[in-house]
Amino acid sequence: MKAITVDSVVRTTRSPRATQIVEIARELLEREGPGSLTMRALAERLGIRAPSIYKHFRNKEAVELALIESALIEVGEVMYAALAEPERITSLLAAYRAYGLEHPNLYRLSTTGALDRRSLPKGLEEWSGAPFFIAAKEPHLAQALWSFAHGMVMLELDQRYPPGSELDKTWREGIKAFSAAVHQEVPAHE
Amino acid sequence: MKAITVDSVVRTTRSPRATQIVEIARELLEREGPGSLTMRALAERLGIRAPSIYKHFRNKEAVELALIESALIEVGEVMYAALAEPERITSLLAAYRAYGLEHPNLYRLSTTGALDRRSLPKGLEEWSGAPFFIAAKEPHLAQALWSFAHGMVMLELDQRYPPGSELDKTWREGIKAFSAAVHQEVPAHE
DNA sequence: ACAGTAGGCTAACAACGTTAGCCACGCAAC
DNA sequence: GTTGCGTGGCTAACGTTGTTAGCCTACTGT
Repeated sequence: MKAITVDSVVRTTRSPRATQIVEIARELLEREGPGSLTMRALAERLGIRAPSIYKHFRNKEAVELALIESALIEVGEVMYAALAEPERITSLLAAYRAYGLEHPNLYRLSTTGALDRRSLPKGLEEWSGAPFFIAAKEPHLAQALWSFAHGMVMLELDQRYPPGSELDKTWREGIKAFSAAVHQEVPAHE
Repeated sequence: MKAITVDSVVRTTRSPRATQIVEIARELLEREGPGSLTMRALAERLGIRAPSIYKHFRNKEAVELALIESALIEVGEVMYAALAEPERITSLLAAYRAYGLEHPNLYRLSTTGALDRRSLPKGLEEWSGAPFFIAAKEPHLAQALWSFAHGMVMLELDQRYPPGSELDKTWREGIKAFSAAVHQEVPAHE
């Protein structure tokens, strides 16, 4: 859960060269898509050869894990910021959606497939997801809310909704349903 | 929307050999995972060489599309069946979840990444998703419900929930929220 | 002065999807 | 009956991918 301050998040420390590799990898992924994030293409942008990257990262997965780490930090940041506004759930999901749509390839990389938790900074994943628990108050409802948001973003990114769908309305309906559930969950104040 | 009868769905007609290829491909995918569904491995199980597969399918994507087609039909079937029971939304999502968990690799293949709609039987995708619209009554709420279910299944398959999460409860909370929304949507009967 | 490490390199490997080009069989038409 | 052609197999090969082995150079600490 940790404090809300962004700087409380532990970032992996990396050498200047390794940091640069991650930066370029991110540009490559975001601008050209996952199919273009190859060790050779990455090396070329760095002015070196592919095998040299292995002096800095164990393998490609390790580079991707560094990208995931930065995504978790960033999405956490925007979500904690959203919690400061009124209509918590609405602004939280708006921030989540916006991040996903602005960084489609990074979002997909970060949220699909198995994740090697042991290789992530301890507590990062938990910190990043905590805003849902803060907003929903009840843990299971929080996970359900996250699942809804994730499903929405993924299906929107993959263009799986019927053409012409009014997704703003879909988000609104989901938010309405969850907001009502949250209010019912805690019958007291707010 | 179409009729509820399963046989109203149009299946792509295929030669016996092509049908067999799809069958073996499915076994390979489901049993060994997506990384093992290679043209060479597929060919080996068929007793032929990889290039020969291209006499039956344009490329690997076409084989995968055939798998997606069968998945859409099957998940549609179990969902229409679920609609016949009381507690529509509960049984619908239970059926959806069960299908996803029983066919993790097929589910992932079918629901992630871009989908070439033009190459699918016309109306299949719509038919397959219609149960959500029937259950939720309001189209946007239906899409939200589907998104929730999809997000839940994906995150469960990818083991993205914190270890020890009680996912049954999470499903229940989501279902509760959406059920209430559906009842509020149509203030009249049921 | 010397050793060790950091960080580059080339060559190469296995596996992948895919294409080109060849060949054998079976069937229909003349 | 021979001809012709489509069907469905084959081998060889290409380009791309992640990755490893092994070498070399330059800087740094003792």
